[in-house]
Amino acid sequence: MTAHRLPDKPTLDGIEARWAAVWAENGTYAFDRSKTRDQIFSIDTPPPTVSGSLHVGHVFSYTHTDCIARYKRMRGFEVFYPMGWDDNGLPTERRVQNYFGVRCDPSLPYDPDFEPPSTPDPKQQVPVSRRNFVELCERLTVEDERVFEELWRRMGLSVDWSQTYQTIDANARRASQLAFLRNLARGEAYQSEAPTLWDVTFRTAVAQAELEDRERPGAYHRLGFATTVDPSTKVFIETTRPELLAACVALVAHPDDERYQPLFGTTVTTPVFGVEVPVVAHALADPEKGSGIAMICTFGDLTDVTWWRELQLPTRPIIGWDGRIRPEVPEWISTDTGREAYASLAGATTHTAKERMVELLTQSGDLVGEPRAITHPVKFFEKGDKPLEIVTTRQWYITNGGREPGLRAELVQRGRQLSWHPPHMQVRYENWVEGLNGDWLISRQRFFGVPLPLWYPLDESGEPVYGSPIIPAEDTLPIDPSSDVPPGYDAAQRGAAGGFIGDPDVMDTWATSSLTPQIAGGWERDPDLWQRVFPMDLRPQAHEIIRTWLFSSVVRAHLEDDCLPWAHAAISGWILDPDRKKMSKSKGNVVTPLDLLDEYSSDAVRYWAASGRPGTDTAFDVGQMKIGRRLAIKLLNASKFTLMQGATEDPAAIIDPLDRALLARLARTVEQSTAAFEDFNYAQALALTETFFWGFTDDYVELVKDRAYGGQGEAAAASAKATLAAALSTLLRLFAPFLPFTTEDVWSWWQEGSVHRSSWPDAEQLRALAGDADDALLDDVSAALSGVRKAKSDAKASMRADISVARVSASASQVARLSLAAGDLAAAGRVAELVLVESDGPVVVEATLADTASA
RNA sequence: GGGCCCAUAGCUCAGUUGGCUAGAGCGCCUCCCUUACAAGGAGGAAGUCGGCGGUUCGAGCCCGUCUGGGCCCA
Repeated sequence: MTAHRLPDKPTLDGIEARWAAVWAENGTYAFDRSKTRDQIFSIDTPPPTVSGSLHVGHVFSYTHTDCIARYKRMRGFEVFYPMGWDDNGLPTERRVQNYFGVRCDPSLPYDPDFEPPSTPDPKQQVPVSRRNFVELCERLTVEDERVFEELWRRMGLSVDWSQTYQTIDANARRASQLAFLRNLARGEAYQSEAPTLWDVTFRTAVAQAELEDRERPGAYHRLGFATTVDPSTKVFIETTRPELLAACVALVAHPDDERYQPLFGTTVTTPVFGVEVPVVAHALADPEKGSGIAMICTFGDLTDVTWWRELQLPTRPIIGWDGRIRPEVPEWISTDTGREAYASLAGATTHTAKERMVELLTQSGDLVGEPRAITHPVKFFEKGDKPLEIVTTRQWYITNGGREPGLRAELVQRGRQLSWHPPHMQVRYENWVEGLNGDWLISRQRFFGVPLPLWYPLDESGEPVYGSPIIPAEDTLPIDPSSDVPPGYDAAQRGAAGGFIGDPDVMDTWATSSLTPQIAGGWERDPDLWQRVFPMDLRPQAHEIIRTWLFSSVVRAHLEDDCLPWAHAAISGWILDPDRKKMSKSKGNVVTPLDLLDEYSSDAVRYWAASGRPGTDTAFDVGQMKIGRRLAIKLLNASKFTLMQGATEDPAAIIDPLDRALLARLARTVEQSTAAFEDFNYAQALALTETFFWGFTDDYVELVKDRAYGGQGEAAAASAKATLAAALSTLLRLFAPFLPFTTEDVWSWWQEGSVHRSSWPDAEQLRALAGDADDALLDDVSAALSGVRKAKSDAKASMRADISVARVSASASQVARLSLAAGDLAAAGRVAELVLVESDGPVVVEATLADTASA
């Protein structure tokens, strides 16, 4: 009966290291690729940024995914659960630069023997080729990945660690380039010379998804434009950007605005520069804003771009890629004073140019009154700290529905086909897709990243022929056009007239991240794996990147495979600090997870994480971790006690009504917990199991203690022992997704194999054991036992104190049920004489304590 | 300005398709050193369910509106 391997003193200490090692050795979470698509549950894991540091937010959301992975595994699915490392992009680029004291210069050739300086000087960065830079990146991220992996293992993520990938490695570069070439071949990727949002600090184009508005102070400047018909009559506009006056191509007012209708079709002259521009009408001009008439410049903001495009206005750019006023005086300014004025602005930053322009306008008398200070939203690159400019450049785009209603409708439809958890997150997707106002700009003027896999022929004068890019063969990918030579050319022709030149740009990091299902799933690399895991089942991620990661992934799968990349999207919330602010490094309120794991144990921290409902922001709360720790310790002790009582699996022995009532209740718990998990609501599944568990230890185990020891005969004891075994086995499996270490530890005391490869509890089986038992009996007995305890507590007596007589009054049906468990109740309460009386009310207990003389 | 989410005990949160007296844990108070567990156990106090109005036999839940937070997008 005690064949169990029970520890003397169960403990959580060292439990993580012990089981992490066993799982690794036994390949407990290894993916068995012999399974077919319908037997597999595949997860598109969010790759964490390796150069970033880990915080509890990671622990939080990755735990959610792991709980689901573990549940699905126990449901018999083979879980494909790879882990990626995001080492592509600006954070890694900066880290590599600072760490090694180098910078990427794609024009340099690869140096196979390169070694970074032994004492890096951030001010004297050594230029290296892109390939060398990527190698250094890989060298550095190996260390980051090791730290991450260690933490994930420690936390018990049931990831198959042989299935890892990076977003800058050769496989990811190849997939990104291949997908791009496929887009290109189908006409979904195209290049365009167009006004582009431009960050002057990073000197790169920025996509719509990377924008953010920030409130900035500004000022309306009221300027007078002389009408051509009558130069003594002036039209007054109000602008926040007087420095762009030289780039003015028209004035615009609303077509219905009676104040300006007479001017439509006429021209006016710009102050200071004396350039003649037309007055035009467009519905986007807001009669309420400023004076109701505005100047259109190329380009001050996105509305200027719309006007310029729809009204077919000329392009008169004056801002260069460095964010400064272009040095050469433009040809459209013909007056001497105008040219002189421009020359005084040339080379100035927009800030300085604005000051000088105001002086010029003041001198000429065209500035009316004092500038009127306002606060208005200004567009920024989310990682930048200077306002974006709009410059005209040649860029690559991928269609995403932003310019094509048909495709947009299809993508909205994809969003509706996706199963969202929680459902309201779908709205965010739909709002984003419907608000797109352009295609996806994927080229970036950075050095580190996945290069666009293209070269351009150079004509006889050495100018690139962008219209006929040279495309590499698919089997040569990945390539770096800055060092690889296109087919039919030799290296000496690089940059020479009649030769070729590589596209200098890299792709947006989302152009790679949008392909994580493809990268991890073996798209065009391992067709056998691919057909077993794609489309994937689950994409877990946070809500703020629905517009980026989720949307761009949907775009790629839709264009490439005409399907959704996954069936379900589980959106996790954020971690808030106790003041309900989002945790972030800049706020200095970040908590390091390792200390928490040390202090409370992994299962305890997982418990806290799993208590946060899907999609709900959750306060960081060590209190919840303490509860988790208490739960885990309780599970160890209760399990030990249960097994000490001789828990034995013997379904046929279960005959006692209380035992059957317990199993009936447990069957219901299993049913509800399963339903919750099927709805990705791990938090509810945990709460249900936890509630059952506390009732089990506090009441049921106490009630059957005497019976299990044989106080009521052999058969009654056997029934209790069999029930304890069935309940414990079920409970361990219900808890396994949340408390993988504790449950595995207990499982090993009396079962073979891993609890994590055991089957999820079956409610029907339990119900069969319960027969027709009414689980209301549990509530009645608990209420009665509570009453007995209260009597002792009120008398300030020990719970071991004897009761001479307890009179329990309850309704007829309750009395009928209570009589079925009277023996257990009397024993657990140490009641000498138990009297059941019928009444109308709820269960009421009057108990008389025995003489305490003997105590 | 548009959209979405949230507001329940001092704190953190549950609360199914509306249905008896609104729940849990923490904290608090009282008691119990009991042979699974003192990093424990038993018992107890504690809420005008943000305000107002409506639908209904009945509203924490549905509708409207207001207030206060948060997020996404213009």
